Amino acid sequence: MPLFDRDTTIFRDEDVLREDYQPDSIQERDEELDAYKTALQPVVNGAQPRNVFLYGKTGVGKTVATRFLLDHLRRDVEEYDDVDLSIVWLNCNNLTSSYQVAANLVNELRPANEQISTTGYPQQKIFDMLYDELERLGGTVLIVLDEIDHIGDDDDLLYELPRARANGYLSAGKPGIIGISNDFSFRSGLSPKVKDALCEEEIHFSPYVASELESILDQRAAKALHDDVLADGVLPLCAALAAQDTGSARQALDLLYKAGDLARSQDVAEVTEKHVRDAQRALERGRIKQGMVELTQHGHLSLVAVLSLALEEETPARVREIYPRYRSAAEYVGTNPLVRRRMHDHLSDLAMQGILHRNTRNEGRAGGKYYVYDLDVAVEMVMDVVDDLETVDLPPTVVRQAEQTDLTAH
DNA sequence: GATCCACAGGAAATAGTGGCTT
DNA sequence: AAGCCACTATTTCCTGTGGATC
Repeated sequence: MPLFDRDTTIFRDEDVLREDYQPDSIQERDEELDAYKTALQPVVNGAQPRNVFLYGKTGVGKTVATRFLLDHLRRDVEEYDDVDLSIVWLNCNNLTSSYQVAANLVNELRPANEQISTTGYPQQKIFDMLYDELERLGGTVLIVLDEIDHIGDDDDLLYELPRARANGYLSAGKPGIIGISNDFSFRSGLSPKVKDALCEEEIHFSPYVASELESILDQRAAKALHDDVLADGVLPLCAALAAQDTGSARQALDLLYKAGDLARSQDVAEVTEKHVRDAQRALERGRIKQGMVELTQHGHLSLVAVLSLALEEETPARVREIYPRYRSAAEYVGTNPLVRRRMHDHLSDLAMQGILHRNTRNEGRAGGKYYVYDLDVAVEMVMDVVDDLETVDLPPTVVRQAEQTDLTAH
């Protein structure tokens, strides 16, 4: 009997539920697509493209719609000899300044052997390079800046680029910006001069409601899964859970995928509502675990400090109590401990990520105001993650304590 | 209602890294 | 080699805050 065996009971084609799958039609976004299409019309006419801004939370179809329309645009434009279209796609995730975005754009446009470093040049120099590249490319250049809100309020590039032609930096190149933002408040953070230039067309994508999610799931499930493997109510449940939480199609699809995956691993032929609920828990845990693994070393040490208090049932604990634990954890691994102020920032980060739970206490004149922290996830899970980390070792006292609690627990 | 505790969290200064320019 | 430039992480300093107590 083979160790691996092709399993075909649940999934017909699981790729259809994955993030990078591009559906052949977009559901439940007719109005947005219409507006978007209109905004892109000048490109077909060979005119200077308009700048477009898309707003909406993650997983509401901004990126999919953009990919979809640009694909068609690219194909349709081939019919006209006088339109020369290039598309540059840049995800601004973890780019925090105009400078970095510009530098990365240059790299996108340049061949692999002429890449530039993303620090070191004066800002204007980077912009000049960018203009050179755009000019060299010529024709219409659509620049898609995905997750543009990550650059915060540093909007120099967004100010410069739309004006490049007017200012005489470009003659052959006709750039157009398509900005995609997860955060509507990004708009209000922009300086007024940028707002005028950039936000010629704004398209809002609202979160999906349950019924919309359900029809999206329906369509995908038909392709991804075999017939009759879904119990009644599975799709509506996926839709409802996702609608309540984020209204994101991504989340709904992940839920369905994970639920199917669970059913498959249990060797059952039907996906039930229980699978969906289990999937929801599993995804949430996975998300938090991932967050924990990706912390910096001092983040890990701060977590260990709280962990050690939790094991002794000394939580919730205030910073005053956590900090000494943190110091000894740091000394144990041979790292210089940070000052209290800074460690507190790490604690705040942990709380933000849902790893720690934070409460305000106020004892008035007698004790003043302060925070108390507690683990917001199971101790075992933290142990599990921390055990595997290379940057951190658990001090022996913590290990001992863990063993003891384990014994009493069993 | 004024006081005052203990600290949260903003802001500015500093350290440190990597890379360009002359 | 010395002087820039941009960026990140940290330290240092300090003001503002909420509510029990006076």
